[in-house]
Amino acid sequence: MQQGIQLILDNISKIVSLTKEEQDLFVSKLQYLEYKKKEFFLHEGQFSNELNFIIEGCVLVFYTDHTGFSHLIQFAIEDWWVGDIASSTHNIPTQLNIQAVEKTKVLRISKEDLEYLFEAIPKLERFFRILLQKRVANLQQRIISSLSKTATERFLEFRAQYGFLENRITQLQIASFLGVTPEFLSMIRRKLNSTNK
Amino acid sequence: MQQGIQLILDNISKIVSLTKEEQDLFVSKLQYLEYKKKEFFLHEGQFSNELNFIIEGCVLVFYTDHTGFSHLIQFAIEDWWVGDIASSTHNIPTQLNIQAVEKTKVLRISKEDLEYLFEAIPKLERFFRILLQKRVANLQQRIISSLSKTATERFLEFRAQYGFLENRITQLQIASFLGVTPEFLSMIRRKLNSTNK
DNA sequence: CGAAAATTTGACATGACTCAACTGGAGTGG
DNA sequence: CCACTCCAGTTGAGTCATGTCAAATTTTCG
Repeated sequence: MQQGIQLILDNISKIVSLTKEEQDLFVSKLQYLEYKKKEFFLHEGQFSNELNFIIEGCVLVFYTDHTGFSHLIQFAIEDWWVGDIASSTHNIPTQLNIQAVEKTKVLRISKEDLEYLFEAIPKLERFFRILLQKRVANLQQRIISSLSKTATERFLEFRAQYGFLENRITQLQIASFLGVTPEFLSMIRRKLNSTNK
Repeated sequence: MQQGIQLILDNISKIVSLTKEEQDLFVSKLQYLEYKKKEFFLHEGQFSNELNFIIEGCVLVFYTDHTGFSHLIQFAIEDWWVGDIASSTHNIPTQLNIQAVEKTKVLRISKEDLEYLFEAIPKLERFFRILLQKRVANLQQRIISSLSKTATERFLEFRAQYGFLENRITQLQIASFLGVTPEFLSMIRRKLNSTNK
């Protein structure tokens, strides 16, 4: 866990700088947790009241539609933040599932503690404001891609941006992220190999 | 303009409450602007350093791809905030265009002033943090729809959520928002009418 | 090693796009 | 107030991208 604390403080200090006291206060609110492979952080229908910082491992955030198909909204690996903002902002049960795909270690902070910390340390609120701005930019980019690009182009974009994930998650999950069937993704890969290899 | 000031203060007070002095300071940084129908707030390639609050009118935010097609990312009407977060967060030229579709009145605040205000009035930073959370929730929902729904379903969802816009913007723009061709949207509408009327 | 899951393949079906032609307002200028 | 143009919207035929289903193959992992 100790190295996790260092990781999270470094993560924050890339954007705002906290004093020693502020860091200690912040750290005092963190809870350390481990999840086994395939274990769930959050199931749809629950209320989400936490924010998680991944120290080690990898998690998927996905939505299951009425026909039972899963759609991958987001993934997160070490040094990333993950939570269901919609559920905790609006106080509604979540539509999302968050699941570990590997053994995963996280630091968790509750919504109440976070609100308390925002009062006590305004710089922390700034940190999350900036994090959210980046997330908005990222989601917007994804919408642009889904509106203007073909599946093959989206796959190449995925590789360029998240290539380091290609052997940590399955083709099925990549397909679900891109919004295509696994069969079709398989065909895309075959074509790319024969053309480009 | 006077009624615009009231509108923006009311908009903020739904989430945080400012003192009279804070309100005055905030208001002192606002710039009032009017745009004619079809006029641009922002052209792709420019740097975006402002945030706009619409007092009256309607604007579209769109992306133009390499083949010259436009894709509608977002629209905004009175009582909404609009700007290019990606460009101003990362200090990069924008990929987006923002254009008035009607005569539009806005209150604008520069990035510098906003940063100054965040220091002076932490509650204001909270306000924008919460606004961003809502935006993230909204964008995420749109991604869920684009991954899991058919064009017809997305059109019905658009109507349910943004029906009040249906006669302020064109079919072409709606098609571009949904990510389909105007021809195909026309067919969807015809089918819905014959089935459901 | 063997079972279950992931990936691939191929035949066929369909949602959505392209292109070209047509229709019907909404300006605009004379 | 008419004639003209222009652009949004519609239609239809043909095509392409992507999905469905079922089966074969490979990989993973207990």
